[in-house]
Amino acid sequence: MTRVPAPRLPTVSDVASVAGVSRQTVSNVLNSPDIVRPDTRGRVERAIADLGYRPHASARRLRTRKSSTIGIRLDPVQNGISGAVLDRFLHAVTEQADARDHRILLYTAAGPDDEIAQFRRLLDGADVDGFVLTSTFFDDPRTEWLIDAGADFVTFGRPWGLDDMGDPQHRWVDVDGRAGVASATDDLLAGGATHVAFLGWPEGSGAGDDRRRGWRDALGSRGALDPVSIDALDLAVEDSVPLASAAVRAVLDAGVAVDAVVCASDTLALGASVVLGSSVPVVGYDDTPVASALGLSSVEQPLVEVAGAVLSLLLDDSEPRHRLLRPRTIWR
Amino acid sequence: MTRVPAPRLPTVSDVASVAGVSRQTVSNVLNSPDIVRPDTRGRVERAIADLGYRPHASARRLRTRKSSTIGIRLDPVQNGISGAVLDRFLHAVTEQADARDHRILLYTAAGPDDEIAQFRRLLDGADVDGFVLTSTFFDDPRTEWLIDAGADFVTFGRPWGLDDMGDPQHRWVDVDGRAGVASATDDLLAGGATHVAFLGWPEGSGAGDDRRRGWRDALGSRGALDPVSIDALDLAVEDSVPLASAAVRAVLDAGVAVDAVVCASDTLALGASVVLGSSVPVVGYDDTPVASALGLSSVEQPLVEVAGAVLSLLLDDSEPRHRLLRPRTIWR
DNA sequence: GGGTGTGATTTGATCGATCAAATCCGTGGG
DNA sequence: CCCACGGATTTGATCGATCAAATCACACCC
Repeated sequence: MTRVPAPRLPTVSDVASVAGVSRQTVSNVLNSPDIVRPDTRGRVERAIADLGYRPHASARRLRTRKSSTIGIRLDPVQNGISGAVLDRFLHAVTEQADARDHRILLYTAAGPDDEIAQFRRLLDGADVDGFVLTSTFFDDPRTEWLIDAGADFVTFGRPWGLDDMGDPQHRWVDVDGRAGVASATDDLLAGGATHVAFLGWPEGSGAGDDRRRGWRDALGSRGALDPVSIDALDLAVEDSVPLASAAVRAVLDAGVAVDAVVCASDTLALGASVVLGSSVPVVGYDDTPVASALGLSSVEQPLVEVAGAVLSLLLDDSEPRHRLLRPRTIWR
Repeated sequence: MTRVPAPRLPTVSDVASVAGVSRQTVSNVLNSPDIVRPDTRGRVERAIADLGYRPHASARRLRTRKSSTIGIRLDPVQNGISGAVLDRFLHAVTEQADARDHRILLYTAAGPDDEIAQFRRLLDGADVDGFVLTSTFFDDPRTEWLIDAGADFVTFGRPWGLDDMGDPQHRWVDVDGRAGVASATDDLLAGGATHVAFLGWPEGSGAGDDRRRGWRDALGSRGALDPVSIDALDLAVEDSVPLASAAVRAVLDAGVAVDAVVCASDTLALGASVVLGSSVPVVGYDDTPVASALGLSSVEQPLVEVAGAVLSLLLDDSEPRHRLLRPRTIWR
């Protein structure tokens, strides 16, 4: 096998001369086919196919000032087990971006400031023309910077700061964790459980508080427990298996009856199930491979739909500017 | 806050006129600083800083015919738990690529043929100038295609086909699973265990067979078992928690003594540990978050080093063209 | 002084595409 | 018969950078 000296790839001009038209007509066939007369279009398309022509991405980007590329930050793997969620989301986004003729560019960042520096780099270099942000948090400086810079972006995750929720500048997609946890709790109550505990994170995280609220909603409307008993079933620890185990063990040791446990994450669910065994139902959150491997039920985020919604908001700038999707519980 | 009409970003010419030099000198300061006289360079650098100039990536790529971008396929999440490994690898690659002024572009593919179509798309469009391949397998058609196309690539994973191993056209980095498993087994033997079982995958996967070989090496050289007893301790199932549990249970039921189990993956290790509890040491492979969460020991691949080696082979085209790194066991 | 060489800098052309404006051409109206 | 009109197509300029070749500046030597 000999290495050939890379014959120059065909360009619009090559296609044009083969088809007997001008460069611009070829360009039109590619970008606005409807303004080209059908028979001309046919000839050009045949020439494109014959030559195996492909537009040169960089040349197009230089001229149009668009990169057809979306930046996404690749988070460092967390201590927990739920890292896989971002992974699945990323996969779904990449696949759907592909279908829309867009590319996904990765970057990493040590913190918000570092990430903003990356925004600048990628935007100034015309590497990307928009961002998908994940893991939003209270008063996120990143979104503010992007809005000021006039950059396109969509977040997966609501802005948890107070008044940003309705801001049309800030497009977002999120999953209704509250409704998801409420529905899972409802199902458990309907199945005969009365003492359904919640194992979540300490107050202060938007998503975590939201999920806890869902559990309280369900217990409040369907349950038959007084406020004091409810508070006794409300557990909060950092996202770690041993801490979760310890918290559950402590409650049992205190003599509190527990029929079932709903958790804010699969990590916590794993910790709970280690203590409780298979006699007490445990419901996790995120439906990670671990949950399915161990046969734990879990609330699944519709990541493929989320990805679709994110791209649609980013690229089609459709209305409405926000989308809240419902998760569903996978019972095992 | 008012949206300003995006003032044109500064270009080399802007910098040039501010610094009182020509375009090309600015370009030289950026690309070959050593050929510019120090005082001139100083003036240009100051002008660059003052204007906040950043080279326009697409323009540069168009001219140089290099994209400074590397393509990596994002695998669909597998059934197992080990998906996180690729995730960590990806993170390490992205970070180090950044340090080398390169970007990582993602793509997905349904199978090898589809992936080859993606190669063509990305190369023809000058979107990427090289690939990092993961999950290589026997007689992988992808590497062959890339070599024929004269494209740059490095695989994370040896080519398991016979004669490709030494092919200088095919650069690869891999982790010596055989040595890793052998060393873990050795340590267990040194700790007093004699009946160390291996729980791996059915024969036919390059990496899996390699790991099994490591276990046999160790038992053969340090162990004191006859071939028949060794075979009885050699288990093979697909990568699934329940299958792993079943296999271990079957061996125990058959009355075979087991002091410890070394596994080809954390998924299998999890399955084994569910059956064996904490009395029998179980060693997994990949040191996933699950292993650390559950306190299982595991063989850890040095992914950061792998990423560094991959990029060094791809970008520096250094010698040698292959790199085999040793994993280490994390004991818990 | 003129010639020569070397290092630093400038000039003109080019990468491959699209934009904006000009041209072409067939139709229909006055 | 001429002209205006609108759709289809072509032409010239441009995006922002780098390459290749030309020019400049200056020292050195015979």
